[in-house]
Amino acid sequence: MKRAAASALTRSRQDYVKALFDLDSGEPVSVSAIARHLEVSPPSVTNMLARLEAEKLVALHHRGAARLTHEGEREALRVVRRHRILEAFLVRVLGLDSSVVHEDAEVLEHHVSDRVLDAIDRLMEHPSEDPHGHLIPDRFGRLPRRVLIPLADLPVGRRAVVREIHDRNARRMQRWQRAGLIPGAQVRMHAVHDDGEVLEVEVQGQRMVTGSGTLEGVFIEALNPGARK
Amino acid sequence: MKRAAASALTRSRQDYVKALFDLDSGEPVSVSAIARHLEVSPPSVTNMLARLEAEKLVALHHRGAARLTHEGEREALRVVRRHRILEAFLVRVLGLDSSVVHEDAEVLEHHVSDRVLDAIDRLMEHPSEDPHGHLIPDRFGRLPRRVLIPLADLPVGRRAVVREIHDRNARRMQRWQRAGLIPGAQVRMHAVHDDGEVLEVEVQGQRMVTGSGTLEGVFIEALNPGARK
DNA sequence: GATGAAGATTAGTCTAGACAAATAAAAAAG
DNA sequence: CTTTTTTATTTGTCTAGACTAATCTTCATC
Repeated sequence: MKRAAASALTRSRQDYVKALFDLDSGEPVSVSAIARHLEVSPPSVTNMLARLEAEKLVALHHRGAARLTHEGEREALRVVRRHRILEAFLVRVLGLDSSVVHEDAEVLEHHVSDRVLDAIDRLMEHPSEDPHGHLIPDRFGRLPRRVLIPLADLPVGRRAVVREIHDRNARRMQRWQRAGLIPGAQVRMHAVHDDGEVLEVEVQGQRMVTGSGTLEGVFIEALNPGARK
Repeated sequence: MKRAAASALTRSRQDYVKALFDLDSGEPVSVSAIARHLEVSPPSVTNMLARLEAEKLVALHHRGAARLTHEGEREALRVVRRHRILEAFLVRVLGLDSSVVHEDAEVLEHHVSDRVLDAIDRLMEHPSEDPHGHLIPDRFGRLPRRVLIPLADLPVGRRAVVREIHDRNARRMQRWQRAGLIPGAQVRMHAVHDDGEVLEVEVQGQRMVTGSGTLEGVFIEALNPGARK
C-alpha cells in the first residue's frame, strides 16, 4: 500500500534481483547460491525470496530456487544499467582505476537519482560498454545478447578478441591491465600445459603465462575460423 | 564496540550533526527546531540526541537543547564539505540547475566514498564555493568565517555584493537566477515601501521589486562605505 | 528402503530509527 | 499564585532486514 507509485525497490531488494540476474544461467538459482553471492545467511534469503515472490518479482521453484519474473528482470536491468554507467563514469570521467571502482558503483547504484544518472550518461555520450566490457542496457532495459567463451577454452593456435573482464581481485586485474589484457585486446592461445592447468597466451604480441583457474573472469569472442566449442 | 575504527556515522547521525551545524547561531538548538528542520517528530529527536550525547558528538543543555562538541562539529564539517562539493559537481560538471541539486546532494553526501569525493574535488580543481556561494570547508574541516547580512537589511542607497543564496523553493531561485541575482552580483537598495514589506532592489542595473519575506535566503556583503548594521 | 549429509525453513532475536499517545515540566498569562 | 500553553520526555509500537539455533526435507548412497 506504499510502493506502487514510485516503484522504487529498497536497496536490499535491488541487491537480490541483481544477484538473481547475475547468477542466472537458464536454471533457477538456489537459496545457497544467492546467500553466498550476497554474503548473507540462507534463512535471510528464504525470507526475502518469499517477499519478492509476493511482490511478483521472482518465481519460486523446487527447493526454494528462484528465477526472476519479467517484472523482476526489468528491475534488475535498471540496476545493472545504473551500475555499469556509474563504473564507466568513475573510470572515464573521474579517472579512477577500473580495478577498484566496482564497490563504489555498488553503493552508488542505489542512491543516484534518475536525473543525475541521465546527466552522467549524457556527459559520456551514452556509452555502450562499461570499463570491463559489459554491455550497458539501454533505458528501456534492452540488452543485446552476445555469446562469449572463457579465454581458457580457446583452442591452441586460435585468435580471439577479449570482450569482458571481471574479477573481484583488484591486484590481479591490475596485472592483466598492465599486460594489455583489456576489453578489445587481441589474444592468441599459444600453448596449454599440465592438462589445461597452465596456459600460455599471447596478448598483443607479448607472451603471458598463467594458471587457467585465475583466468575465470576473462571472456572472449573467437575470431572467424569458427571453432564450434 | 563496532564503530571506533571506521568512524563512519550512520546516515541519520550525519543528518543530525549537520542540522545542528546549520541551525547553530551561538545558542544551543531546541529539540523542536531540530525536529522541524529534519521533518521528524520531537520524541525521535530527544531520543537521538541522547545517543549522540553518549557518543560525545553533542552536549545537552537546558530543556534538551543541544550544541555540537568539537568532535561533533568536525563530523558536521565533513558532511557539509561533501554536500557542497557535490552540489558544485552537479552544477559545474553535470550541468544540472543549481536550484534543484540540493536534494541530490543531500542523498549522495552520505554515500560517496572518500575516494570518489576526492576525485570529484580534483576534477573541479578544488573549488572554494558551492553554486549558492557557500564556502567549502577544506579537507581538515577549516572553514573561513565571513560575516554576511540579509539583503533585506541593506540600507536604501547602499551597494553590496551578493554572497550566498539558498532557498528551498526552486521556482523562486530560478526567478532570481534569471534576474541575475546570483552569488557575485552587484546590488543596490533602491527603495523600501510599506514599512520594509516591499523592497525595490537594483540587480546588475535592472530594477526588481519583491516582498522582503521572500528574500530571506539572500545574503550580502556591504561595500566599502561601511554602514555598521 | 534406511540413513547420513546437504540444503532449506521455521521460530525467535536483534538493530537502527522512526512514530503516536500519554505524561511531565517550564514558561507565559491571567 | 494559579492556570494555560508550549515543549520535552516516557512508553510502547512498528518496519526492514539481518542473525542463530533448531528443525524439517530431499538427495545420494549403501
